[in-house]
Amino acid sequence: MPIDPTLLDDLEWRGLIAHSTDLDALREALAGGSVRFYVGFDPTAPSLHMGNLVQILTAKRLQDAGHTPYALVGGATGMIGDPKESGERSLNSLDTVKEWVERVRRQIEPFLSFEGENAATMVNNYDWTASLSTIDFLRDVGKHFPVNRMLSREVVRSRLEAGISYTEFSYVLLQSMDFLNLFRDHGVTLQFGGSDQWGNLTGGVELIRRSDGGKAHAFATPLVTKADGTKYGKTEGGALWLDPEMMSPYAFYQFWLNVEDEKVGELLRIFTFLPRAEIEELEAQHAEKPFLRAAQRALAEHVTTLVHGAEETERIKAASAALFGGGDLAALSAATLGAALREAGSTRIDGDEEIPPVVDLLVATGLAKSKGEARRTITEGGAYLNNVRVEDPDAVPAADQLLDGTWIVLRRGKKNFAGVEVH
RNA sequence: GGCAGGUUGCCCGAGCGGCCAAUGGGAGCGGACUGUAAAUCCGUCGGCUUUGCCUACGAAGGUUCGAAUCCUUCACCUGCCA
Repeated sequence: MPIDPTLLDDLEWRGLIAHSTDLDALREALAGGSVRFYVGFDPTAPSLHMGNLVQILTAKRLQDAGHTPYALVGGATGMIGDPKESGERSLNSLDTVKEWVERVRRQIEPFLSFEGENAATMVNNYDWTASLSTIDFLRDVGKHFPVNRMLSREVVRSRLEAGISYTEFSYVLLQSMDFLNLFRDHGVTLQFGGSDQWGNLTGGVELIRRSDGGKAHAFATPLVTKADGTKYGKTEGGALWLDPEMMSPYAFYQFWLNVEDEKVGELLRIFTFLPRAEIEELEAQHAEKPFLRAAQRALAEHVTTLVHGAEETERIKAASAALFGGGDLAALSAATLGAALREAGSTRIDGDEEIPPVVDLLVATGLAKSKGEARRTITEGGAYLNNVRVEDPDAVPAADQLLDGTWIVLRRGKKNFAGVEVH
């Protein structure tokens, strides 16, 4: 596989390098042949999310340019948990971590190629950490970590007041040891990760230098935030999961479609493989006619295709067009309507019974968390049945309101749709 | 181990015997305006069989006609001293 010499320039243009060790040295190394690199994923949840996707796609970019990936799942580091500013993590059980390791592994695999000269390798740091003795750990690894330096790290400093356990404080040693092991056993000389990992990345580079006198590189990708600096998905309804069980592909697509104008260019560069010229063209179009949201549409389509596949994306686009088309829902064919609602999320109810009140349907479809909330939504004028506002909190759908004799389209607010299928 | 302070709804944070499902801010949700955007404004924001009832202010007891508010014990957190 030939090496793509433009890789680093492309990464820089995409804004994917927020921090790095000596960039010129890295450029030289990348030009010199297939560089073995690694990126780690800790199993802190049953699914990876948008932040991890940046790493996965960056790994793919490197592999596509001829370099050799080692994707690491943190069976060991996931048992410990890296320190975060908000406070101490609660430890997960070994069984939980093992299960999540498997799930994370399966999520990463489709993005990388495990064939050819620069085939990817999956590794688990549990393999070389579990059997390590405390004495060896303290002598061989701990000796290279000055506590005064560790204390000066931003995350650690921020925790000194509220408190930080020795467990989390030690995390950086484990991750650094991973890099050293991969360096020794596999010739891995590059690690990258999120910018919040910068301390852990440089920890590994230093350990390799101090312990083996070796030369290794690291860079950090930027933290993707909203225009106001807050994290995506942090506040509204949880993280943006890649697992379709945890976040429906439809909701995933809708998220990207609704991205703020200010961010769409940045996100296109980070999350799509569209070439530079195409992205710049989209940005120009968007600047001129933002209301068409061509850039958001491209973004949503590309990212959803990457994560959930082209077929699913087509179904979602059709569903979105049907639901947001603004046309008469009754004019849609039964097949189109049913398909759209199944994408958006639908609930079946038994048609032998009477149709339940709208309030109950809002709860049953998940549009409202409780009957109180459902009732409130109606009072506030935010509930719609077949795109007609529901005025009465006690409203009950009539039999003749079933579209094609089967479907009820419920909407909460401007863009939350759900179907009810009456059987 | 000693002393002091703290633990309130998703988060921060008031309340310090009845008028408290609990001020205020943030987040969320709905409406208006738009472009399924941002900003702004308005409303809303524990649950239910909803003019009332139930559950809630770290946990368990107690005082009282009545407690988030007072007392006791326990748990946890923070600071100072050992």
